[in-house]
Amino acid sequence: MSTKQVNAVLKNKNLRITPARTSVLQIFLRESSALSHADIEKKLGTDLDRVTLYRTLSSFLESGLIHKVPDEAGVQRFAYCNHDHHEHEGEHIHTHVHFNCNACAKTFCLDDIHIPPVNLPMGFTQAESVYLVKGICNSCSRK
Amino acid sequence: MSTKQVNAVLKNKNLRITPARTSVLQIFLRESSALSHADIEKKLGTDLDRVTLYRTLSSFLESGLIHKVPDEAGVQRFAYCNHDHHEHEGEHIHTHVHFNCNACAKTFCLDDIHIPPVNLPMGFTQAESVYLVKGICNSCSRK
DNA sequence: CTGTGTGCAAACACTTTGCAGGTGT
DNA sequence: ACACCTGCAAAGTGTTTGCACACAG
Repeated sequence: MSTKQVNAVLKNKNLRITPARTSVLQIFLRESSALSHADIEKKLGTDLDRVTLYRTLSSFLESGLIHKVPDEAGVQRFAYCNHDHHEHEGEHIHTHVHFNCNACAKTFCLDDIHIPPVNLPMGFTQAESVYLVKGICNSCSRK
Repeated sequence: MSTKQVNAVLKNKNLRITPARTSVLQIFLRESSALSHADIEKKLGTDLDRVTLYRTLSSFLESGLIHKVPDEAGVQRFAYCNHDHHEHEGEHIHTHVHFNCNACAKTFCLDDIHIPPVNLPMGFTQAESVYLVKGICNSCSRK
């Protein structure tokens, strides 16, 4: 995707266009799997300050450009938001299943697969839910 | 549960009986919700060294006495293992849904609610899965 | 011009490691 | 007696904050 198109996405979310944001967003758009802070740092090289990356990710999160991806270990991962979620009182509700590969350790959004509902016990009310599948991804199972 | 009964549980898992382990396990048995490292520290008072608690939790995890509970934020939480899981090549497979309350922030194991299966895309193989529901728990919805 | 983003330094929080001494079996 | 657990100190890792300057709108 061209820089112009990337910047249009930023503008659309009322985010100021800066070199840092342009390059970070470009990485998200290029990548199909969810990225950790460290992943992004690696892809950026040393151009960008650690701290700036933290702040860039925060602003992307706030504006709904990216979303947190669940991870069994404590690692924070993020992925670009395809529009398969709806807004609810300003909160993002993500309804798709995530997949974490035990072989390549990548995490993917299975955008087309919706989380099947469950019946909760009496008195429990559901607001949102996270469904993470671990296993072997299509790319790794071919090897 | 009496100290004797707690120690019997430890012995059953081939863990040495020490004051640290007895008191940590007792906390897990008393508590219905999943506990973070910090939660346990609070309940213990200052009796126990931070590091010892880390190591105690590791040994409990290894022996299958407790299991990791998923959490959207990066906080590690643990809960005592009720026997609703089966072993698979030495790995614990947990099949129940977890619930995280947005009001009291506690996380519970819904031991009776099994994770509904999903159909994965071609080439993806499922090993295990995590299903976390966020919302309001029965105790908080009564208030 | 004004408000926001960036880089640097430092603070902070969480977790792991090494080692000497104490404890369970 | 021996292996393993514990506490302390210190190092390692990940994240946040404060401040001066630079830049986008």
